[in-house]
Amino acid sequence: MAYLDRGLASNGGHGAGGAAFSAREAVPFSHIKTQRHHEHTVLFYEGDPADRLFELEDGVVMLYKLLPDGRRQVVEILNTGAVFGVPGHDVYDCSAESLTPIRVSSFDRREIETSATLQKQLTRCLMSQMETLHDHAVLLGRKSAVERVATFLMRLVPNRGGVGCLGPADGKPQDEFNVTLTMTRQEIADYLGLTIETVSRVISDLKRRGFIKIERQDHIRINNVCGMCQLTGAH
Amino acid sequence: MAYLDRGLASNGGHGAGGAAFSAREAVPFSHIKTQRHHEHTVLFYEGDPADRLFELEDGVVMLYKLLPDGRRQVVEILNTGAVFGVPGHDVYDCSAESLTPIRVSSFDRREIETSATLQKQLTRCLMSQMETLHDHAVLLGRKSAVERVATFLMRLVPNRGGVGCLGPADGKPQDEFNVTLTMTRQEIADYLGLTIETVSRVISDLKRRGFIKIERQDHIRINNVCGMCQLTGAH
DNA sequence: CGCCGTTTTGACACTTCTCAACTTACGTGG
DNA sequence: CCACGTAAGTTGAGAAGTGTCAAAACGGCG
Repeated sequence: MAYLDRGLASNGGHGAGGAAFSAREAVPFSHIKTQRHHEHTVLFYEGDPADRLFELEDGVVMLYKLLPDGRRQVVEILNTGAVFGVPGHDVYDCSAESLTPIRVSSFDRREIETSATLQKQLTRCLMSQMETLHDHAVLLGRKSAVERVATFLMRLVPNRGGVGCLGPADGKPQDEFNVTLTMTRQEIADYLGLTIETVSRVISDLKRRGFIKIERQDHIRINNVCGMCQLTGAH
Repeated sequence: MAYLDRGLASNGGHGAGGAAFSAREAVPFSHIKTQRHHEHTVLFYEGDPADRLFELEDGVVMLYKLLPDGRRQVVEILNTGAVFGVPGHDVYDCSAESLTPIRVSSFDRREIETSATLQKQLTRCLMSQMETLHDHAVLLGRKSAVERVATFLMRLVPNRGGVGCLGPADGKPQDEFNVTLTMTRQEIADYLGLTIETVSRVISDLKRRGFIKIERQDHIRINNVCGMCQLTGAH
């Protein structure tokens, strides 16, 4: 939802079940497959031949890259509606792994050339992902550890933290919110360009200062949404 | 050239003068403008209405984002053939500024919808930019200051440092190379997520260790391309 | 209940940033 | 053509933030 819907004229949410490409014209001999996977399933590895393009119909997927010495950077977190496995050249430039149980459909990459509808949807999706990547470059290049974690948590609050964050002065519609993490501390660290210890320390610190409450490891209540927003560095 | 050509079947370089979209069908009433600008001209600011899409026909452009307190992150460096001003939603998500004298053409954003050729070219360009952004996320999130600067310099060496770097074991085709910088130290720092002082210190250090020679501020000779490649962290 | 993987905490090291001073490069005008 | 002024770049010393390594605490599951 997050990606494909952005920039679209509002069409009342996500339509029938999240498969944004499902309404396209029938393509003879198109090899469209829909698959289900458990969490922590690797869909493809960086360097694999990039013959198929994926659309995430449900669940969360992360894309990551590795340096030869083992350092990892998670480059994107994808939600329902996102397209991935996009072939910049002939091999995938990063690995894809599910963070939750997922449902994905996949196409032969050549279908991009043939289907105008597919093309159009793909373009729209890529444009949104590009913006997300720009934001993330700011996070990685210029934000402190606290700002990174606060930004990460705020992105999980609807209408806050993302591209279209409304800012602090929207009449405090809700001042607390529960977020559910689909990522481990290590995955969060690799996404935010930090170590697991730093992520843990920042979360403990936010807890100590009363901004959040850890209901469970993967279940955090934000007590002060507006206050947290101030910590992101974006306001 | 760098962006649009990647992933294309080799068609012998860049064709007629770099205008990748110039061969598209004629569009009635399309408002295509070609403009020239000096270096350090701002083409648009983050937050401006995103009504036009640009193609860089010649020169270098940087895209950057600012945080409210003035911290800047340069998110992309664009070369001939790149498309920018891509509308993820209704306003530009970053500012665009020329680093050299440039020639750009611009379109009404609605033409994306109408022209299939434009659409196709745009998709290809976005896919390449996406890969570059992924690489840059690794740089910003996981690389040391030396690795960042080495990576930056290596990207200026043809066939090295970029997505398709051949690695160190390709029979030392050239062990030295001259690169010309189009960016100031401050711009490099803001691109690499460092301070100007750190960039300066790293460059001085590389000089001291014999990897490079500073011919002029904006003209660096890499004495040991393979050695420099090792410093990037990618090998 | 006990084990194992994940997370948290602590102490310390190291890289990068900050602030300041100094040097170099470049353009203008005498 | 040289002197000067300003902007850009370099260098230094110390501070701050984050990383590293190690150990303890926690939580889920057999």
